[in-house]
Amino acid sequence: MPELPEVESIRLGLEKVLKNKKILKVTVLNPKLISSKSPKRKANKKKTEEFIKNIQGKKIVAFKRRAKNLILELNNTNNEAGLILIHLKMTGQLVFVSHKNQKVLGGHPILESYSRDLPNKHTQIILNLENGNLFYNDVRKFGYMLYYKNLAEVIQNKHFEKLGLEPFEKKFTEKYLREKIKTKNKNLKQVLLEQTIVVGCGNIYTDEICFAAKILPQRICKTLNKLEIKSLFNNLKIIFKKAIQVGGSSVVNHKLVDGSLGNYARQHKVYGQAGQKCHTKNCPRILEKITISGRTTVFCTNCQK
DNA sequence: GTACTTGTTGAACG
DNA sequence: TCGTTCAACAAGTA
Repeated sequence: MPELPEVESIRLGLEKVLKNKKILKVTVLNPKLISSKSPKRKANKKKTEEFIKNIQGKKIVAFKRRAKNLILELNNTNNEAGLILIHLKMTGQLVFVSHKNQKVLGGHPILESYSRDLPNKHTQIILNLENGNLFYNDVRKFGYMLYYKNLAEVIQNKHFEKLGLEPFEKKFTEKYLREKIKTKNKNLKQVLLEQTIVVGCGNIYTDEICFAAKILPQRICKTLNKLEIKSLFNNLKIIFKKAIQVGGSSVVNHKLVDGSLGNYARQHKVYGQAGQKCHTKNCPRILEKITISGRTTVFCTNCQK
């Protein structure tokens, strides 16, 4: 499940091979993914034609990220700009295969579809570039690849507009987090998942960050004291930073793959470990599981308060 | 066969 | 008009 570190790793891995490359041809195998963000979206022939017309022939001039969204900035010789907004949701995967048959991939770690010939049954969209082909694969087809004229058009989307700060931007400070959090009458997990204060936390990293910060995810935000918020702030940054470093190896050159991919190597301390003994040294407690905001939540009642 | 999983959207509420 | 809650989307895995 790509959360911020995975998405950033994809960006880092693909930026080099995609930048300043022209999109020669676009193949939309699943028109739903380019039609809209809505879960109930329908395939639309006209939209597909427009999508192709709008990006074919343009050059990728920048590859950026905002929260868990990837943004390919485009331009052409007539100076007509545009951008492609990509969200991988739970199971999206981007794979670039160069003309020399070198692979760079990132996103959902499915070994099978990674190693299988491309395109395969999970391939939804293909961009043929000057130096190779970019495949968008998505098992559950929740993701999207949308064309926009400019960033202002993207921001018109209410949810996008309400996105909080990036964890690594300068404006994201301990004081900012404290000011925002101390008024919230909701539990910490819910608030982190909302993306409205700080972006990037999904179900997995939220539990990991709460564990590292020694705070129970069900705690009501306004009951957190200064020291706890400091711990939350520090650990959020530490965990994302570490994960990006490790996640960097999830974007691999195919020639280096020895069967064990880096993105599996993520060291989860609580996620998916309910019922097991807490990983903290000398802690005898068994990790507990509850549901918060409809999502599985795992924690240690001894290590987290 | 059935339950469970995921991030975001938008409908439905108060 | 606003905030909040929750089903929906799809398909693989246990």
